[in-house]
Amino acid sequence: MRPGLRSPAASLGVNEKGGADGGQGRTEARGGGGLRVVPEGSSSSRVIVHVDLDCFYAQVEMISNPELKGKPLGVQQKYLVVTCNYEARKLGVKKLMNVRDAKEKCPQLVLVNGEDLTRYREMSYKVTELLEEFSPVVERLGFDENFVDLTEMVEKRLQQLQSDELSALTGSGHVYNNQYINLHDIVHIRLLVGSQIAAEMREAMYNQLGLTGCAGVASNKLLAKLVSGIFKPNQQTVLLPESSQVLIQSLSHVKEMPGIGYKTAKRLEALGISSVLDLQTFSPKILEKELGISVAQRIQKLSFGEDNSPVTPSGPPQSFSEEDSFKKCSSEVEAKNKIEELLASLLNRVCQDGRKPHTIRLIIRRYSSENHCSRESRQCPIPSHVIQKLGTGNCDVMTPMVDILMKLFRNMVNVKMPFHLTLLSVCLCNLKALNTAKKGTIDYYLTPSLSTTSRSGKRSFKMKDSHMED
DNA sequence: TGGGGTTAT
DNA sequence: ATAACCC
Repeated sequence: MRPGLRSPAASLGVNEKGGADGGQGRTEARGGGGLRVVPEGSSSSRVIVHVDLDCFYAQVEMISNPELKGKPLGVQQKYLVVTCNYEARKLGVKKLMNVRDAKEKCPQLVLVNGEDLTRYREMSYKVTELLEEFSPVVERLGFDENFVDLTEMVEKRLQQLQSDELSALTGSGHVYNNQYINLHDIVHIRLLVGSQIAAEMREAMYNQLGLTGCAGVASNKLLAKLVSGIFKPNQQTVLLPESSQVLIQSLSHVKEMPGIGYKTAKRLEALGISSVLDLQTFSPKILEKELGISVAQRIQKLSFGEDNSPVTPSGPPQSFSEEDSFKKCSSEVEAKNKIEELLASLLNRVCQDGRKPHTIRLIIRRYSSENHCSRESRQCPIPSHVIQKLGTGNCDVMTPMVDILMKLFRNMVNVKMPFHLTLLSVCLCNLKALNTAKKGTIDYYLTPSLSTTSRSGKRSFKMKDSHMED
């Protein structure tokens, strides 16, 4: 059963060649309502979809353990319920709710620990890869959201369309603001075809991965993202341009605009700007002086629903990191143990990825009553002889890397003085495809992993543990 | 507030 | 190295 998923997309795909205009151009709306042919590429209007999985971590947990289905479920990290399924939401549990409060609100709440992100990360990339099959231009936003630029795909489908099929064209899912659809308007047509593709994407996600989610289709990322959240869960919505202003004006505060975060919202508040209309009508010059030209111009355009930022293909990750938060870490030995644990997991991940990190970073958070958000970091290059050992089996790569990390640690923390940390994080970044050693060069033949070593599958890096018996 | 990510300065 | 943004 799939509540909320709309009827399958009208079949558009496999028609004979030709299309309405013989493939030489596109039909475009004219004032009088008729269709005319315009040259390729004359329209700059894009079709973007934002795909947003429903309570992603909870869905992954319910797939792992189907007995959880139907019960109110929360995913716990430390003392927080970071997300929960809709059964739990009906009973008053909210995202990022304290475990105490959640249990009080909902005593039957089932909690699973979600501090290890491995399965979520893996499922997340399966979703992105599935979407990339539709069109390669997919941008990830967190683990549970993706943007896809459908412009080209829509164009291709329109070229396959017979002119008599145009009059019968239907979209899929909801139309925002219940707006009237004008089939003589090429922009409407393109967005409707986008909504059909969005429906196919959600269908594929469900059939192949067992995941449900929402989608929003619009002419840019901002609007696609805003409109995807209108009907939830497991539904989709298309925004036609005439309703853009209704959508953005429906936001009750500028902080709800993606791109305006906590800091900027505070600064806007200080200028007396709280509504979207306030931001639209505020003096651009003064805004530029207060926020800098870059932020000012960008967010003021956002307030009009304008967003020309491209969908940037995410590709493989730029960095791998693991972190752990805790009440208190106040000794070097304690820190070293935690750092070793973080690093061991990271080395397994980076080993499976195949690329090699050239930079390592250590991040800490110090205890403090105020400003609890701030972190400090130190980074350094990974020595080339260590890089080469990465992924090459039995060599102990832990020891040199832990040594580096502890040097970074002592650079940040004066271990001769009392300290109190609440978070440690290790990040491997500056990932490079291989060795950069080119074939035929001296380096190539001097690089053991390139010509001689056979690549075996996964190996795991064990933490050395003196208490462990063989 | 967790355990991640990204880009800009 | 930090600060801002996103989830």
